Amino acid sequence: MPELPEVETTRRGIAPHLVGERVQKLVVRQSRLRWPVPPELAARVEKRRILDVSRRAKYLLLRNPQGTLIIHLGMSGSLCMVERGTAPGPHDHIDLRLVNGKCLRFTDPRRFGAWLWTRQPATQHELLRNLGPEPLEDDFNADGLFERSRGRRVAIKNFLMNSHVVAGIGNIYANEALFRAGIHPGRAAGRIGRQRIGTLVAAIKDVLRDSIRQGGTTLRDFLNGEGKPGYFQQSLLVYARAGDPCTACGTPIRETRTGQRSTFYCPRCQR
DNA sequence: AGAGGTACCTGGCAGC
DNA sequence: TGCTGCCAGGTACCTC
Repeated sequence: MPELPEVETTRRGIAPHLVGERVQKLVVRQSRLRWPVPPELAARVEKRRILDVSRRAKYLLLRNPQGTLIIHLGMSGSLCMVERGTAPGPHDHIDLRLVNGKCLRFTDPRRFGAWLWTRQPATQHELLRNLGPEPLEDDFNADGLFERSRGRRVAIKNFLMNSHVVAGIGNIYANEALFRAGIHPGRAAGRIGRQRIGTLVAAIKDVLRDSIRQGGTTLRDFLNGEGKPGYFQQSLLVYARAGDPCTACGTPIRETRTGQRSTFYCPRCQR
């Protein structure tokens, strides 16, 4: 489900309800997620105050004085604030109950998500340690991506979706950024010139910022921390638009698939 | 080392 | 109506 804009939207939705609040109880109804929820997690978070809610790549980080709760939404996960006592549905796997009566509820039908614990700083955790730069930060730039891509024969779209190259870009925004930059998704990463890499970096930053501004993309089931959908899906220019006319030239948008992922592009505008 | 495929899991939907 | 097969926003891990 969620890529960086959806995770950031979630963070902004839940943070005001969590920061400074004390956890009363962690209720785990289903511990079999991507990795088993650590049995000691409850003892690590209960009775402690949440100091801040941050994000690295698609990981949400809830820090307390002892360490950090790392949450990943996987493909179908979402977080929502509910009132205590709200009856859980079949996929509401975890509740983080606060002393103030509110409750952070984790829903994840496919169970690809994760709830993990680490002693701070979280960036040292093995899942986060080797991630590429944050795409909206200054250390993600044309020079860096140009250097990193030299000699790489992998398709630029797959290259962008590699979290060790740049963090947080999934299938939707890889497609959208490449369209905005006029680059064919199958082009070898190492065969794109410096100038076009610069255009691509700017397109990535633009599309992510635009999406965050609209609360992310809701295709099927993404809801923000308040249970509301995003609106960026109406701004998608190629994703899920196979056969529809290109917004720039009218050529039908083409769909191909590599591995299990769909790729959408305009055969005329993207070279 | 790099590239490509597989696995994890469930729900929704098209097609028969 | 009901079954089957395929599709989905992620990513670690496996093999070649």
